[in-house]
Parts: sequence; C-alpha cells; structure tokens
Amino acid sequence: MGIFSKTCEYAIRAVFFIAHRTAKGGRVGIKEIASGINSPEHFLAKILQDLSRKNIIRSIKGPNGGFYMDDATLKRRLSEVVEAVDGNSLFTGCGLGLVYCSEINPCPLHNEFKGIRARIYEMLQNTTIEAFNEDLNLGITSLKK
Amino acid sequence: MGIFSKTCEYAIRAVFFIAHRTAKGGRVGIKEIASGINSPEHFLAKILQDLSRKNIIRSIKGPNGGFYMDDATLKRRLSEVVEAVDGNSLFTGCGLGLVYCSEINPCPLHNEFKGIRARIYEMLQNTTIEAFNEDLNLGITSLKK
DNA sequence: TAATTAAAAGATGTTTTTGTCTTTTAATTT
DNA sequence: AAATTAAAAGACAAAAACATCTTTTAATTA
Ligand code: FES
Ligand code: FES
Repeated sequence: MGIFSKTCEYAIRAVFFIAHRTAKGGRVGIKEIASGINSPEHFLAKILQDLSRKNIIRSIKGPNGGFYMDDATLKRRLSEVVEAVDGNSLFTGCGLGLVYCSEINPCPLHNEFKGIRARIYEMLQNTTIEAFNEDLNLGITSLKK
Repeated sequence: MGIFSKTCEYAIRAVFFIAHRTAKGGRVGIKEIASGINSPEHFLAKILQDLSRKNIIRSIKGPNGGFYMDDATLKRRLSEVVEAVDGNSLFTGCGLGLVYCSEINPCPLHNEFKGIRARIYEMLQNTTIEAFNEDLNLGITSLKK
C-alpha cells in the first residue's frame, strides 16, 4: 500500500501524461494514455471521465477528439488532483485512524503526523501539473514501469 | 485512505495499548484491548495473533492469560510493527505506483517522495513502543475515538 | 444526413480488505 | 483429571477497491 490509492496513482500519471502530450495543442486518446502510463484502459477511462467532470482535465468526443489540457487546467495544483480522487483524508485525517484528528484529543503520533502531512501537502500544493513537462520531454523522468 | 492500512492502524494502537497497560506486569485480554482502542474484537484478534507470531508482542493462553509486552518487545521500533503488517512498500515503493522506484528510471515526484518517505521512516525508526507510555499514562494522548 | 470516431455511461466481474462467528488448542484452577 | 479460561485457528461474509466489457451519446467527416 502506498500513500495514494491505485486510482489516484493512475490519475496523477495520466494527468502528467496528458499535460506533457498536449501542452502544445492536440488531443490524446484513452488507448495511448493507458499504454503510455501502463494502466488498464477501461479503468483509466472511468478515472478520466471523473477528472473531466471535475475540470481537472478537458475532453471532447468524436473524431480527432480525446483528452487534453488548456491553460487553466495546466495550472492546476497536484493537490487538486489528489483531492478530487482520494479526498482530503490524507491531509486532515488521523494517521492512526482516530475518528477525528485534533489537538484536544491527539493520538500518540499526532505531532509527528502533522509534520509529515504538512510536508506532503506542501509538495502537492506547490507544484502545478505543467511543472513536470520539461523533465518528461527530456526523458529524465518516466510514467511507466 | 490514510498512510497505513486499517489493519496497521489497529495494530499500532493495540501495541501502544498493550504496552501502556502491561509495562509493569500483568496481561490484558482481547476484549479490553478492543474496547480500549475502539476496534472490532475478532478482527483485532487476528492481527494480534499475527503480531504475536512475529514476536512484536507476547501472548499466553488460559486463565490469567492474555497479551503483554516484556523488555524485549517494549524496545521494538514502531517501524517493525508497520513492516510486520503492511510490509515495506511504504518505505521503498514508488509513490506513483511505478513497478520499481529507482534513480535510473524515476517518476516525476521521485525526489520529493524520497524525502517524505525518509521522514516517515525516521519517525517510525526512532521511536520505541514504550516511548509513548508516559503520555498515555498522563492522559495527554488517546487511542480511541 | 449517414457513417465514423472517441469519450461517457452503464452493467458486471474479480480481488483485496475489513469484519464476524464458530471450533480448537493450550494453559490454569479446582 | 475435569472444568474453566482465554488465545489460536478456521470458515465464512460484507464492503471496498480494482478491473473489464457493452451500450449510448456527442462530436466530426464524407
Ligand atoms: S490525532 Fe492522530 S494524527 Fe492527529
Ligand atoms: S520512482 Fe517514483 S518515488 Fe521513486
């Protein structure tokens, strides 16, 4: 088990892929995305439908259709993607599973978790989706395998 | 979804509870533990059986039996509990779900994840189970609700 | 406007996680 | 030794996560 759900992992990789692939215009189809990030095609389709509804990415049907990102969506924060898919429990929930995370009734690891959560949130909050395009273009980073 | 599985959350809370409850001798039964950490009794029983087999906690059957911790188990690191339950994927796996996390073929968030993972591991590695007893005794921290 | 394309939506299936209930085993006490 | 106690083990069930397949809808193109 990782920090994110499998769904969220696919979502992030797909969004990176779409951004990288369409930042200069054009569309990309579900087949190419799925194979580009090594994910099950139909499962990913569901995830992207959801992201599209939530305006994290754009999509258009028909010939020459597909998924893409425009200026607005390229500037979205990674935190928005995570929140859209996994909700905000990663940022606000108790690490030990107490119903509420609070200063009044903290679990033994509350302070430590607070720091870690803040760091995760910071990372996701401080980076836009487009920020990773360059490294992907240069082939420095990878989205599959 | 949190950082740990539900199973692991229960495991950590239970281990804290047992440590706190038996550091000065005695045993504690599954019913008391389950109600003390607000977890399903029989599900927790399975988890504790497993932890007992892996020498994270001790147990003994029969009248006056129950779960307890001795000097050796009290000194175990939290990381050992997590690893026993959730494995080490949290510490070594790719945050975006790539099959291998590596410097050679890194995902776009590799460096960020490396830092976060290290911090999580450090927290779990640097603290023994018994380290939390005092705060629990004082009622400063909580294991339920 | 008919054919085609590609995403959206719907239905269904599998696996994993989480949770419950019953029976068995190993200790203790009488 | 028999009764009692409490964990261990096994069987089963529900829910959530993950995945696949089919049908429908909205565009484009011929
Ligand atoms: S109460 Fe557990 S992380 Fe805040
Ligand atoms: S490759 Fe993704 S975290 Fe290292």
